[in-house]
Parts: sequence; structure tokens; C-alpha cells
Amino acid sequence: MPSQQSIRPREEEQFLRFLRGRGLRVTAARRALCREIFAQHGHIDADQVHAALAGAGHAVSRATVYRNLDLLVEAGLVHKVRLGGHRAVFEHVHAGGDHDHMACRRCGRIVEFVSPAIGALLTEICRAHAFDPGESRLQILGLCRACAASARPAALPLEAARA
Amino acid sequence: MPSQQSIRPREEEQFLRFLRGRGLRVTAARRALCREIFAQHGHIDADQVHAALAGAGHAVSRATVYRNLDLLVEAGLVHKVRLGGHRAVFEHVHAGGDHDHMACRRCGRIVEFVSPAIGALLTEICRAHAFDPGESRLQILGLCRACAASARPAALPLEAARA
DNA sequence: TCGACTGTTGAGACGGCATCTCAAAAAGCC
DNA sequence: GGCTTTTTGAGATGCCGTCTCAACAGTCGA
Ligand SMILES: [Zn+2]
Ligand SMILES: [Zn+2]
Ligand SMILES: [Zn+2]
Ligand SMILES: [Zn+2]
Repeated sequence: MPSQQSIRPREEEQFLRFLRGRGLRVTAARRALCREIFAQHGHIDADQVHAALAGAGHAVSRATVYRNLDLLVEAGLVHKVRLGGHRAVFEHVHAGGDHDHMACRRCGRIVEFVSPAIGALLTEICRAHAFDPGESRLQILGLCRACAASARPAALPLEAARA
Repeated sequence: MPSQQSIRPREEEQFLRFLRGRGLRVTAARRALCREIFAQHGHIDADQVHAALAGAGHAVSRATVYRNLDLLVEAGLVHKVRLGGHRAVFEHVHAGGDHDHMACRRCGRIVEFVSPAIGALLTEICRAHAFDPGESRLQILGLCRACAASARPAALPLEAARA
């Protein structure tokens, strides 16, 4: 398969380098998974990845999807996000850099936002507590504009509980 | 049981008011659960609540623990927190107000912190996106001071991925 | 090129946590 | 106390993810 190789995006190159650097093998499943993730935009869960691969004629088992998604996370190419404590979703790390999420409780819509100021505050807080930060998760659950409008016109406002 | 009633704390009163206001019944299980949660300090998971109740001679089923913890959350008396996407932990809402969490990946220790500045930023961000905030979850996963010290003296620093 | 060595895969069992089911028990109401 | 409706308990079920292990397939050296 020569032409397939030629359009291999740089993310796949990166993944292959990561694999070789670790003494791991380059397999068909890993390449297909990597290509599929970077073909998708937005957030996608493990089962959707599984289905997408099957649809693309590269069926792999669920176990393989999970294993290699973890590998992509370790390679730093993909983020694993848990919104609302349920099923984890994955998204490729895009050039823009880090972002956080607002998730609508009603329709499930996910809105992304970037706040360098928050990142700076977190760094400062960790330093103050001598805590070595690995990863931060910041999510806001609530109602998106559309759902808030259609919800209850004269509703009692939700208290803004922080948990 | 007369004296038991007399020391009933105000949180239990609040819960009872919440129940009556919803047309729900005041049961022994609900009162025991409420008392147990407010007797505990810090973070406690559903099974710990279950065990604590059994130990206190108020055994209830796991299903009842889950159902009524949800009720306490709805009443706004208890927060449900998911750290690292694993087992949910509960904590009573204490007077001091909102706080967020740092969780150690190695020993599981939970450190709380308060940052009004972050709260203000979040409010601002929600306004900018016309998003009606209900609840925010901010967690930092990493290594606590003790674990970071004992981990790897000349370790390669973890990249601070934001997810 | 051809094994041999070793990492990887697939199918399904398994696990933790949470929710659901439904008959029996208890709360509220008169 | 008797009636109605909610709540409970025990266990089944479900979801999401991980594990097991035999078969398979990269990789590499001969
Ligand atoms: Zn919405
Ligand atoms: Zn995102
Ligand atoms: Zn620690
Ligand atoms: Zn806390």
C-alpha cells in the first residue's frame, strides 16, 4: 500500500516515533486507530471509535481500541476527558493547545473554552501547596444558551455549587 | 427515642423540610443517612457510608444509600465529587463554601483549596459564552509533596497536560 | 529470506460501581 | 386500625472498562 503511506499525516509519524522509541510495534490496528482519531473532530468515545473503525473496514476488538487509545494518550497526542463522570471521551490534541469544557446537562452539547489566566492560577496554587501537577480537569456543567432559553422562562436560578 | 431527636442538627432539619416540600416521606433510613453524612468529615464514598451506617446499627441496603445520597445532593446539602473518574465521593457542604480538589495519583490523598479568583474567572467565562452554570468541577491530579519527594529524585518532569 | 523471539490481538470472562426490578414493608392520612 | 402510596431490600442487571490467554504477527538477526 504505497499511496496510503504518502498521505500519512504528521501525527501518525509522531505516533510511530513514539512507538519505536518505546520498543513497541507498529501494527495495522495502531495505524488505523491513529488515522481514525485524527480524522475525527471534536469529542468521540471509545465505542464510537470502535464503530468508526469497523465502518472504515479496519475492525478491531474493543480491547484493542482501549489499549491503543491509552497509548495515544501516553504519547501526548490525544486527551482523555471525563465529562460528568460518565463515559470517557477522547479528542486529539490540536495545535491551539489546552482547553477546558462546558457541557450542557440537557442536550449534551460541549463547548470548549481557553483561559490562560486559569492555567496560571492553577500553577500558582500547586506551587503554594507543593503539589506536583500532572493533569487538571475543569468542567462546567449547566445549560447551554439554547437549552437555558427553552427551559423555564421564570425558573428559579440554579445555585452555582462548586464541587 | 426522645433524646435522639433533641440533638438533631440543623442540616437534618433542612433535609426534612426538603423532603416534606417535595411530598417525600421521612423515613428512618433517610434520617440515619443524613446524620451519618454530617457526622463524617472530609470525603466519603458510598460504600463507606453504607458501612458506617451498618456499624452504627442502622443498616440499610446499598440501593437505599445511593438513592438517598442523590436526594441529599438534590437538596443541596451534599456534594458529589468524582476524582479521576473513579468511584464518586461525597462530602457535606460546609459553611466555608466552595472548594476544589487536588488528588494524589499515588497515595490518593485529597487536598482541598479555595480560589475565589478562579470562581470569578469561571463566572466571567460563562457569561461570555451565554452558558448558564450549574456546577463546576475542577480537579488537579498529580503527586502530593510526600509522594513527589519519594518518587524519582531525578525524574523527568510530567508534562502539565490540561484535559 | 526465513525462522525465532516477543509484543499484540480478539473473544469473552471478569470487575467495580451504580442503577433497576418488584414484592414486601413502612409512612402518611383518615 | 385500615387504606393508599412511597420506600425499602435483595439480587439481577447494566455500563464501562480491564484482564486472560491462546493464536497471531512485527521485528530482527542469521
Ligand atoms: Zn443544551
Ligand atoms: Zn475538547
Ligand atoms: Zn501522595
Ligand atoms: Zn472537598
